[in-house]
Amino acid sequence: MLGAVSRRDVRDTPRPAPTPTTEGQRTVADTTAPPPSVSGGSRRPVPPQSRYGNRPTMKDVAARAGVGLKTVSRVVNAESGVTPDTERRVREAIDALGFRRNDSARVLRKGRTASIGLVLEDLADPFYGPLNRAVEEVARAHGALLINGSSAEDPDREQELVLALCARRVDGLIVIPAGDDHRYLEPEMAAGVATVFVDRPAGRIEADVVRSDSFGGARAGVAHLIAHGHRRIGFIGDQPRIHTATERLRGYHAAMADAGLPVAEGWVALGSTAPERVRAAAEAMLEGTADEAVTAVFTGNNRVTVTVVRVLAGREHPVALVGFDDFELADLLHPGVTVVAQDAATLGRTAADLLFSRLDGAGGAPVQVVLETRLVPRGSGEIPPERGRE
Amino acid sequence: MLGAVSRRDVRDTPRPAPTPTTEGQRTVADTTAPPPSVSGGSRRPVPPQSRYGNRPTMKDVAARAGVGLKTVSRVVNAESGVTPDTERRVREAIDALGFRRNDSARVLRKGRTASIGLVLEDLADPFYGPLNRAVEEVARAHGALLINGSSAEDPDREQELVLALCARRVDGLIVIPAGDDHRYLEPEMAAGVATVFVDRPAGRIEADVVRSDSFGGARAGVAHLIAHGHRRIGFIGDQPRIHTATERLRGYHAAMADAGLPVAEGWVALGSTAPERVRAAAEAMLEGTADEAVTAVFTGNNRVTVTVVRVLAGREHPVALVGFDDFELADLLHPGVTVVAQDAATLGRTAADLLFSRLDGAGGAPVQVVLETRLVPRGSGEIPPERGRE
DNA sequence: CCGCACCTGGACAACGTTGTCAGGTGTAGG
DNA sequence: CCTACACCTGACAACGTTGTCCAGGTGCGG
Repeated sequence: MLGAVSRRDVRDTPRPAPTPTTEGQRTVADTTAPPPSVSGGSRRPVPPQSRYGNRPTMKDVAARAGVGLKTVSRVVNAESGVTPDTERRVREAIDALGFRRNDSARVLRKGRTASIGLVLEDLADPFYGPLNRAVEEVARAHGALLINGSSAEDPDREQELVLALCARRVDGLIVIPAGDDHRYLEPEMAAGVATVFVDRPAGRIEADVVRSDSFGGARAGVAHLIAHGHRRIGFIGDQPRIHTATERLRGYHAAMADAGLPVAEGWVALGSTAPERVRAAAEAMLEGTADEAVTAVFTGNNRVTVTVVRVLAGREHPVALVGFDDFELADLLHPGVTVVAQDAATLGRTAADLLFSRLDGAGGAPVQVVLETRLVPRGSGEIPPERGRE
Repeated sequence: MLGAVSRRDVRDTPRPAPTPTTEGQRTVADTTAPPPSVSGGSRRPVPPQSRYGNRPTMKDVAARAGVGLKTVSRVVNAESGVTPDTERRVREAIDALGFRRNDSARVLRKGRTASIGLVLEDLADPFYGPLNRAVEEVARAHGALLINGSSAEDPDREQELVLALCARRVDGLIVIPAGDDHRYLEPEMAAGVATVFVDRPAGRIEADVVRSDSFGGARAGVAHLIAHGHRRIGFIGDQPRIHTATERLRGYHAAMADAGLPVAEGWVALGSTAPERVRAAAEAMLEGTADEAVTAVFTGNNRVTVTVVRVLAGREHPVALVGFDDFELADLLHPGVTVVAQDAATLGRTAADLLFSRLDGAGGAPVQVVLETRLVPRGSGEIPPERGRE
C-alpha cells in the first residue's frame, strides 16, 4: 500500500504552481483513516428538517420573478406559451437564486425516473468496464441516468441492491446475477420494472437474457487444444453455482467426448477464483505421474487465466493454455495467450438496447440472446504436448 | 466484433439443459441492432399517467390491512409504537401486494437521498475500476447508494452529468474533473452538496482534492532512468489541459534539470491518448539522428504505456521505459514494465471517507490530500542505453 | 367503580413538481 | 365600439411519504 499522505490547506498551494515548489515535504499518516476520519460516527447531528442548504424552489423563483409557479415550470421544461420577456425574467431569477429543479419531486409527479440500474458482480473486474461503459452509452442516448453497484458475487447483496434500486423506482434493471433464485423480483417485474439479465440467465423466473455462448466457446477452445495433439487437458473454472462456470465445464466435457478422450479425476477444478486456490489447483494437475499430469489447461474466465499465466511463467516446460475471456496485453505475453473471446461491450449494448425496447413498450415472451464467441489463437494454445504423448 | 446472434423464446430452452443440445444453430443478424430494435423511436406511447404498473402504495397497504396510513409507515420504517399483531397484519398486506416504498417520495419529504454521485472519465479504463469499487464500498458502509457516470473526457458532458446528479439531489459528489472550470458547481456547493475532487484539482474554485503526487512520481521515475545511464529521455503524456499531464511533465523537466540534462525539442509529446497518436509520437522520438533519438521513454499514464509497450515489442533494440500507473500483468511482460504506481483504490477510499466526513458535518477550509507514489522496478526501466551513450 | 396516565393508531399537512382548467389580457374583426 | 378569439398566466390538486398532533383505548391505582 502507498502509505504516505499529506494534508494541507488548499490555500497554501497558490494554484498548480508551475515552479518546482517544496512538493517533497510530507507527513506520514495512517492510510486507513486519512482525513478527519469519520466512518463509525452517527448520522449528522443537524436539525432533522435541514432541507440541505435551503435550496430555492420554483416557488422562490416565481416570487422573485413576479410570476406564477406554473410559469416557472413552463420555462424550466421549455414548454411553449411563455412570452420572451416573461421567460427572460424567470431565467434571471433562476440564475440569481441558483435554482435547480428537484428531480425527486418531478419523479414523484411523473411516475418515471429516466434512470436504469446496473448490478454487476465486481466493479473492479476489467471484464465489466467495457460492459458498464456500453450500457451507459445506450442509457445516455435514451436520456437516462445509470445507477450501478456491485454484488461482490453475494446473492444477498445482489438482492439488497436490486431492491434498493427498485425503491428508487428505476425504470429498468440490467442484472448480472450472483444468485440463482430471482423470484424476489417477480412483484417488481409485475409492477413494470423492465429487467434484462446479462452474462447468465435468471434463476427460477422467466426473463430476458443476453449472454455469450459459454458452452460452444469452451467446446471450441478445448477442441483447439485437442487439435494440437493434447489428450490430457485440465479445466479450472469458477464456482459451480455460477451458470457460466457449469456451461463452460459442459463444453469441456463435450469436446473431450467428441474426441473420445477420457477425463481423469484430478483434471477438473471448480471453485472460487481466489489466486491461491487457482494456483494450487493448477499446480496439482500439472504434477502427478506422467499418465495423469495434464499437458494443457483450459481456464474458465479471465481471473483464472491470469493466475494460471503466472503459474506457468514460473515453470520450465511450457504448457499449453487456452482461456475463456480476452484480456488486455494477452497478445504481448510470451507466448501470447490464446483465448476464447467474448465481447463485453456488445453484451452490454445488446442488453441495454433490449431493455429500452421493453421500456418503449415491446411486449412478447422473454427472449434469450446468445452471442457467439471467437477463438483467438496467439501461441499458448498451439504449444504441442512435450511429454507423455502416447 | 462478434457478429452472430441468436434469439429464441426462452421457453424453448428447458433450463440450462445439461445435455449437449443443438446449441450450435444460430442465425446471423446485424449486431448493431439486435432485438426488436428501438433506439430512434419516440417515448413510450402509454397513457400519460401510466403510474408504471399501478404499484401499490402505503394507502393500499393500509386499506388491505385495515389500519391507518401512518401505521404502515411505522412498520416500514421499523418505528416503535405498533402492536405485534398489527405489525403482522401490515406485513402480510405488504407481502400480498408486493409493496415497496417509493424512495422518491421519501426523499422529497426527508430532504436527504442517501446517495452520492461519482463522475469519472471512462468507466472502461481499468484504472478506475478499483477506484470505483472502493468508493462503492465506503458508500455502502454509510448506507448510501452510488450513482455514477463517465464524462468521456468531455468538459461539457462532465457538467451535464454533474448537474443531472445535483438535480437528483445526491448528498455528495466525487468528481474526476475533465474540465478546468468548475464554477458551475458553486451554487450547488453553496446549497450543501458536498464535493470532493479526485485525481486532479478543481478548476477556478476551492474544493477538497485527493490526488497522487504526479510531480514527485514522474520526477522519481525519470530520475530512475537517468540513474541507469540515460541522457536522452522522451516524455509522452496526455493532453496539457489535464492537470496530471502537466504535473507529470513538470516532474520530467525537474528530473532532467536536476541532472543538468538538456531537453531536445522532439522529446516531449503531449496530446490525446489515442493509440495512433501515441504510436506516431513514440516512433518519431525513437528515430532521428543518433544525437536526437531517445534511449528511454517515460509515459504519462497507463493508456500511453500500453501503447508504447506495443511499439517497443515490435523493435529490435530494447529501449528503456518507465510508465506512470501500474497495470495488471506488467510484471509478466518481457521485460517487466517498470512503473510509478499510484493506488487507485486508496485514492477512491480516501476521497469517499473525506466526502462522508463532510456530510457528517466536518467543516473547515478545503483540504488537499496528496498520496505518495511508489516506483516499482521490473526491468524495462533498468535497460541501459545501448547506443548513443556519449 | 371512577379517574388518570400511558400508549397505540389515525387524520392532516407538507415536501416540490406537473397536469388541469379557468381567468385575464391584448388584438383583430364586425 | 363591442364581441370573439387566441394566447398567456396562475390557482389548485395530486403524486407517495413522513412529522405533528390529537383522539381513543387500555391498564392500573385510588
